[in-house]
Amino acid sequence: MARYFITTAIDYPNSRPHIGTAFEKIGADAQARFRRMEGDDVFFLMGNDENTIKVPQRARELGLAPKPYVDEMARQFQDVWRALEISFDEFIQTSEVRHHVACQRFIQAVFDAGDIYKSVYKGHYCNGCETFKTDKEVEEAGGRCPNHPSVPLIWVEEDNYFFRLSAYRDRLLDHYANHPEFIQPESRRNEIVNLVKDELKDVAITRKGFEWGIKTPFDPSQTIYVWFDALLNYITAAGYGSDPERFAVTWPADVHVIGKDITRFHCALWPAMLMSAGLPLPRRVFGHGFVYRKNETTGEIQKLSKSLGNVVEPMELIERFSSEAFRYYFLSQCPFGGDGEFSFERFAEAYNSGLANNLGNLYSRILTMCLKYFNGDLGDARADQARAWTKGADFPALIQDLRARITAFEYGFAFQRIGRDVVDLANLYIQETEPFKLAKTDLPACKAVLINLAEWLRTTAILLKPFLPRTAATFYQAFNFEEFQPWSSVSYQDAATPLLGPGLCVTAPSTGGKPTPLFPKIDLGPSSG
RNA sequence: UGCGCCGUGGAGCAGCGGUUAGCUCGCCAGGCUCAUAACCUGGAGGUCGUAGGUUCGAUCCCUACCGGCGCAACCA
Repeated sequence: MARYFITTAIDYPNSRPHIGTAFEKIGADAQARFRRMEGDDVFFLMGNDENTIKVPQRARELGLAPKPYVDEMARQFQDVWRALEISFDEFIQTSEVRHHVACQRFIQAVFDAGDIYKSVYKGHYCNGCETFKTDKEVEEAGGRCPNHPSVPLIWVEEDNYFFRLSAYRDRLLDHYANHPEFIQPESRRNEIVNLVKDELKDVAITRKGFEWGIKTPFDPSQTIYVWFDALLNYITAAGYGSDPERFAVTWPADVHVIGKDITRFHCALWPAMLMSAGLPLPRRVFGHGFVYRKNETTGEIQKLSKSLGNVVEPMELIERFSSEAFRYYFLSQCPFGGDGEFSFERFAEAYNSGLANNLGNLYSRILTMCLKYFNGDLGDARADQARAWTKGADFPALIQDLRARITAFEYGFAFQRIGRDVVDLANLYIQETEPFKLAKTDLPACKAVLINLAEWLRTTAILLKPFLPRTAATFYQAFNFEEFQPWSSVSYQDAATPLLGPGLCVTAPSTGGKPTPLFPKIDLGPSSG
């Protein structure tokens, strides 16, 4: 069984996750679920990035010690991810001992390799932000901090350790050239190649005077700076420095799923760090796009931000609608590699059309007919007669295409194909065969059509499984398909050929003889949202 | 300023050198009644940002311009 190691970026715990953060996790989750269906032994890692300056600060405000604070935040984050049915296998916190130990071992290895040297970090420091400002930022703000114009900037010169990133320029460029798939999507790749070509500088990787964080082993007066530490979560969670055997079979990662803003750290700094430490590089880095908020009244597209007050929290949508609706919207409507936009209006539109009118309605109409005309008992179904609904479409080709789309994180296209070449086909098939008329004139013919539609439910369940796990399971459980093949073992390939058997019958939950509606329509009303 | 992206019927997107420019939503007309006023069929609606250029031929390539946007070292 092939090992498949997939990661998401670790998040800062100082603010609660919003729909943009969730977008990344859902995209990674679909991939993880798909790989499991393909038979891989998947290790899906997520986590929180806790060694930041703001952590002790925020903890103090709440009257907590840093560790209990980050633990509580990690719990809250995981609650959200579980509510979204993100199937992560492990959740690392960078405040964990194993991470600290492994980080120190790693930085020592890089130090021993001669890639770390001491120098002076100079820059404008803002007491308001508690961070350094770049020359450009300061210049544009007229010599002040853009966020705190009234607070004077301080010029700080501090002894820090630097990583010889610039020394890896050629090796990085070689790697990009030899592994075109390393950075995805393509547009991101070009960005990074250009960036590395003309402005790769050494980076400061330690800071002085912080208590919270990981101490630098060769100089305990310094702590390891955020990025160096954060990136290492991918290997420390895989067993680096704590479980060599596990590490050997787990690393390298097959794909790091990250936001487009941090592509450079993952595609330049990170591989250089690994090269220095003599470790293999991840196979792929996928930089997804961002979710923007469309202002319902002005039509403006805005970045999600606390100051604009347009942040939407996943829990709000999950509670108001469902996790499936949430997943459906972001996976089908927002191109994962590019930017997407969110508005309640669009959300409702997509939901009503894709879920209520098509998937949900189809589920209802099929099951209703089965219950109404045959009491849910379709008898002995022959697989070789159950594919008329495809109307001669090339299913193996469709499945090949879907696999390629999913592998490339092109979920929107995958949904389009499923919608057009699978869902629409079933509606059309019903329209053309008119089983509701056959029920009055030719029961065996009617049954044959319904067997086809049952098989459609089975096929669709499989195809939807990576995206909408709950809906897919509901579809599969609408009939006794589990008797022919357990749900946990279905693969995309299984959707290519019908699999039915004797005693086919409806097992779906029903209320008053009618199937329970899956997706009640959303009515936002005249001015809600 | 540097690097990059985008501008296609009312909205959101595909197409990226070659038959009547596709899809989803919305709108209009018809059909069907198994279904969540859903589903099926048909229709209206686009000089593919502007101006040049390359080509037998450009939405797709090149140049300029206009307009919107992203990144520029810790902002998902």
